[in-house]
Amino acid sequence: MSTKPRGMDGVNGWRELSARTIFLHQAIADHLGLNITDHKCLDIVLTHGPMTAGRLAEDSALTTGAITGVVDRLEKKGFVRRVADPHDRRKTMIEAVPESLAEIEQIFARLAQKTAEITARYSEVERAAIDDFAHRGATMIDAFVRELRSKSS
Amino acid sequence: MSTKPRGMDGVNGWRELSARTIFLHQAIADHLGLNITDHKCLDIVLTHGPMTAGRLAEDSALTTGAITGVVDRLEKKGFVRRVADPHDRRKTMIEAVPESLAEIEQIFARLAQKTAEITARYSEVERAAIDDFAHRGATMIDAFVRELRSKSS
DNA sequence: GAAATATATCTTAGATACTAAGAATTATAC
DNA sequence: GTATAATTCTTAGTATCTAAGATATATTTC
Repeated sequence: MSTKPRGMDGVNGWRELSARTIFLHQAIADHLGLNITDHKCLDIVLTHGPMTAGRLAEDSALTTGAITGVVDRLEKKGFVRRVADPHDRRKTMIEAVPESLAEIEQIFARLAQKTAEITARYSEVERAAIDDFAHRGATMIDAFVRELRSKSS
Repeated sequence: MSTKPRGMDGVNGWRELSARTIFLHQAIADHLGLNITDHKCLDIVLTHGPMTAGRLAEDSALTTGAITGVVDRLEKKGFVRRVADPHDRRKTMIEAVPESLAEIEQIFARLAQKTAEITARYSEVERAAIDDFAHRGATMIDAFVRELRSKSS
């Protein structure tokens, strides 16, 4: 007997949603003309705000050498820029270029709108539960990822 | 002024959760000794059940040439096997090797358990809303991804 | 049923992006 | 001021992707 399709076991819809999320990020990256790594790094910079190249390397789990390439490409396309840190000239701060973000913002705005259309179906209490679940889920995954990494061979 | 951190705009927790999901998949892949592409493809095979190499190429948005490499590596590591389709000998069915999946199943079981711990906090009605949101969200993302791809340059 | 066309996967060549190690620059400690 | 540390970049080697075409099998047409 071959493996049964999963997806409906355990906690039902979440696994399905999480699989689609992967494809969504891929599709957004394609649409912006970025590879998946560069898009992930841009997303980290957008979420975190200006940060050093080294911090970006840590957060993305890439080497600093790889980050040099990532930032080169993102800078060439105008999404981020390098800014020298005046207090420590070894450091390079990476920051998003606001003028370049219109297309990304538009994508996320449309996503937010479509999500809002879905949540409009629910009561106040239900919406709060969904939001709470997302927060707790994010925290749980954070811990889980750290656990996985610590046990890594 | 630089770009504000996002994450709390629109529909609050979901964007946060979705960002962590990306890291989770990366961490699981690392833990299994797979690259992210191979892990994604394995996940597709597990979710979908046995499928042809060509179908896997479509679903993963890779070329058939890339899939040859993916399946070679997954097969070498014992996660999947190629089985000739008796009805059409051009086709190669890719199927998971059940005996190899203990570690993956364990990871997902632990994730499911931790998710269950979270959902235990909620009422029946709230749980239903969370589940419903996940399903509708998955469907919405599906449509969104197709829309993005169709508008691609 | 033979030839032409279509389909499915694999192979190859070239491009891209990663890691690991170390170089170059700047900061900190003694 | 010299030694050590920290930060980013560079380089060499490797892995994996795409695009194009080769190979094998199936289907259609005559």
